[in-house]
Amino acid sequence: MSVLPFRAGAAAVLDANAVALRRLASLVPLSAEEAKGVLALPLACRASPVGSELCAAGAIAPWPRVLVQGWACRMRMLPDGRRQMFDLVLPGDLIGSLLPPYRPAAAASVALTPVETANAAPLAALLAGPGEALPAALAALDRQSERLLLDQITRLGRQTAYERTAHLLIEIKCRLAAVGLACGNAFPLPLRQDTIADLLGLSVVHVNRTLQQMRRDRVLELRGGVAVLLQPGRLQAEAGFDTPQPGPSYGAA
Amino acid sequence: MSVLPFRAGAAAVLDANAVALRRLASLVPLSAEEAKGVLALPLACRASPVGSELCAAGAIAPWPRVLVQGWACRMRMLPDGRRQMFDLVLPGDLIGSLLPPYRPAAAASVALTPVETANAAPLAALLAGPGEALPAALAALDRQSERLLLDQITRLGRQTAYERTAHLLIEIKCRLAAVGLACGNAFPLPLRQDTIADLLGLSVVHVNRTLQQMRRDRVLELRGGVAVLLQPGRLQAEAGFDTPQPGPSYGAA
DNA sequence: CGTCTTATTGACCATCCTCAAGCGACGTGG
DNA sequence: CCACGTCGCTTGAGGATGGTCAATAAGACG
Repeated sequence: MSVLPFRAGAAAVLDANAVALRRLASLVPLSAEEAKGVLALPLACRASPVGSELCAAGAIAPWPRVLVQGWACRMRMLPDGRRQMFDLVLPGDLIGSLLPPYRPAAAASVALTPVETANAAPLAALLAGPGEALPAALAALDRQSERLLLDQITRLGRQTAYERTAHLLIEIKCRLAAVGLACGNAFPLPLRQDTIADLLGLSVVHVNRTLQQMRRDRVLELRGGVAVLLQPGRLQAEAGFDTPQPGPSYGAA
Repeated sequence: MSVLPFRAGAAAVLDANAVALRRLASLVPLSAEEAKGVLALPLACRASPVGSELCAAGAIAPWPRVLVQGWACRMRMLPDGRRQMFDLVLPGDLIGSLLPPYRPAAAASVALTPVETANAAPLAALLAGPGEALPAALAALDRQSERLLLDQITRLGRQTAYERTAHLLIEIKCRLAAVGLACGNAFPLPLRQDTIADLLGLSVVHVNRTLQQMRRDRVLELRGGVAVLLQPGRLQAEAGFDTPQPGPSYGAA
């Protein structure tokens, strides 16, 4: 449990079809037919360096793309230089909606590591084919991305630094596990501390101190771009990580 | 400018068709044909009291609804009783998506005042008719609601209490103005301070102090459920309220 | 080895929270 | 008609969380 099962830079490598398939199948079970269809798609990959803008805010992408490798995020700059990240884009996630109407992007998508993206248009074509699991998976994808935004709001609005950090780490673990990029409780975490700060609405210094505290608490091991959650249950409890509760009565005057 | 142009409880009353039409037309100009279609829809209204849950988290609404009168919000409770509100639902806004797939609600929708909602299914039927402005308006509605979530994240993550409050007030003014419920810089604000606190991720006490500060700064008048922005330009500048900027290079290792 | 970037730490300070009490408006029952 | 309770707003005092500034360590890389 304390041996890091990844070597930095030696992360698993999946091709575009495998990533897309895993992502979709993690939401809705696909028929063998549909799975084969996804694996047969001609997905053309393109590499982009760290820091490149995969999609500008307000831009309408010519076609939808899937992130195949590397990490990205959606973010916004404030006029005075403050930065806020809205969510992470992990392998298997879409950049832009798969189907028309193609809406202008509400935020810029930026590569946090070197990334590879594939044109997802062939996947859209597959939706017209037989089987209903694929459309359902697409709908679930949309739904999950909204849920992640709401989770982010909850973190920023009502959680302490420690809780926010724990919640984010668990979220990342779960999302990576869904596409087979986590190994038990260990997973790659190629983020700088200042990036985590911009995600969590904290300062770099405080992120650093929070991570130190987690190490002292023996709930987290973090070295060389690889994170290991040592006591996932405890961390999950502290993060209040669970499904949203139905809201009780709540009024105003 | 300092005379309150509303009397509390005497807010403008619009019927369901007028609200729906104004909301849609505020996003995309509708043809006379389409406008007439919207006004002719048979929209059945239903009243719900303060605090009632218009839509439970995880529930799939049997049909889509439009908020016709009153205010609501989407919110979540944390296991320990902390509360976070995600966004406001104002007259003309949808509760649930208009078109299939009907996804389970990502958060509970709760009435903040007595509300009236109308079954929006007839509106969906209208989409199949002639004219293309209506579908475009619906897409814009979706897009705007995502933008509001991102604005909320930015407020919570990177703005001070004063900035958050200013930003929220301006957002509300703009949204109400779009459906004709604001009068210049004056608009109804039927929210308790603890509700504003749960929206902005602050404590009630601090919301109170922030509002006091705004009054002292002569940028806000707030009495009897009516708000007046006295220096909208100044407030807007302080809130950093503007369209998202394209994000510059941003990396990680 | 020198340089650049990223992580870490200390010291000090600001923002915001919590607790607690007081106030004013309103509605209710004696 | 007035005492009383309730609800929402307001204010003070003290404290905790997290921010800023600045210096140092630790890697990564040519």
